[in-house]
Amino acid sequence: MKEFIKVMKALSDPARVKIMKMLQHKTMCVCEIQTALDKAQSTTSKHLKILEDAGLITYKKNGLWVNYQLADGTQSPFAASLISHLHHWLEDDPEVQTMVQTLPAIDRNTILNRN
Amino acid sequence: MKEFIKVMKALSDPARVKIMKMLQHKTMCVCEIQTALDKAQSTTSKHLKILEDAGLITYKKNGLWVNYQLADGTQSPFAASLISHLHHWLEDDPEVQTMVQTLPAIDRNTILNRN
DNA sequence: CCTATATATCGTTAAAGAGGAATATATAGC
DNA sequence: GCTATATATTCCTCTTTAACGATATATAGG
Repeated sequence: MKEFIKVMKALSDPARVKIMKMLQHKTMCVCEIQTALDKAQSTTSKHLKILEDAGLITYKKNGLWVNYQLADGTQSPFAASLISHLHHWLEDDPEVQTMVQTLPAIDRNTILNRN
Repeated sequence: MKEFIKVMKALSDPARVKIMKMLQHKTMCVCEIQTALDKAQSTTSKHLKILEDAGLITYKKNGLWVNYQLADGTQSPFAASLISHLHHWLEDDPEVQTMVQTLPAIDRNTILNRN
């Protein structure tokens, strides 16, 4: 039950759902995700931790950068199922579409002097 | 997005998930659900409203009794999918199993003098 | 119409959650 | 080792949520 609740809670916030939808398009570092969300760095980092604890995303460190990506779902059957559904869910959502359109322009190398 | 978040939030509380799992076994009135949950009547009623607003359950009035049952999912594709998955999800969960075992003994006619 | 009863709503309180600024941690390059 | 930088954590504030008791609503039966 606890594991199920954790996954549901993780997907109960619009910012976190947007993170799931953007990672569906590409692997992203924290600063890129932060830019796409338009939230503070600490807020972004906390959302990522909640998604990771739920088994919905994973990360790979590469020097100073931490690259986040969708999890494969092996950590939780609930996470696996929802990751899969999210691929087609909300594709027509205006908020998601607007955010997705900004993705091509978001690149860690062009995000400078923000912190 | 709002509709999706509403469904996820509705399923982010253990009491509400238990309600979904008990309604999978039988249609129940509020006093029966309250007994199975072991929560106050007002608390139970509010949980039911949240699930109903999310399109996860519906009710039919019959005199003083209000009988709740799982929704068919026509109100929301997200609700439909989750209702379907919940039929097999959490079947092995200890909390759910304990609760389900109490269901046969719970009957509106034997629940007396509680209010 | 009056009473009893099943459920819904209201008012309040305590805990959880989201947000940002500030600080800490970790790693790369010198 | 020192500095710079990407990310994580801490601290605090504000909003949301779950819980209950009390009250309101609605309906059945006399």
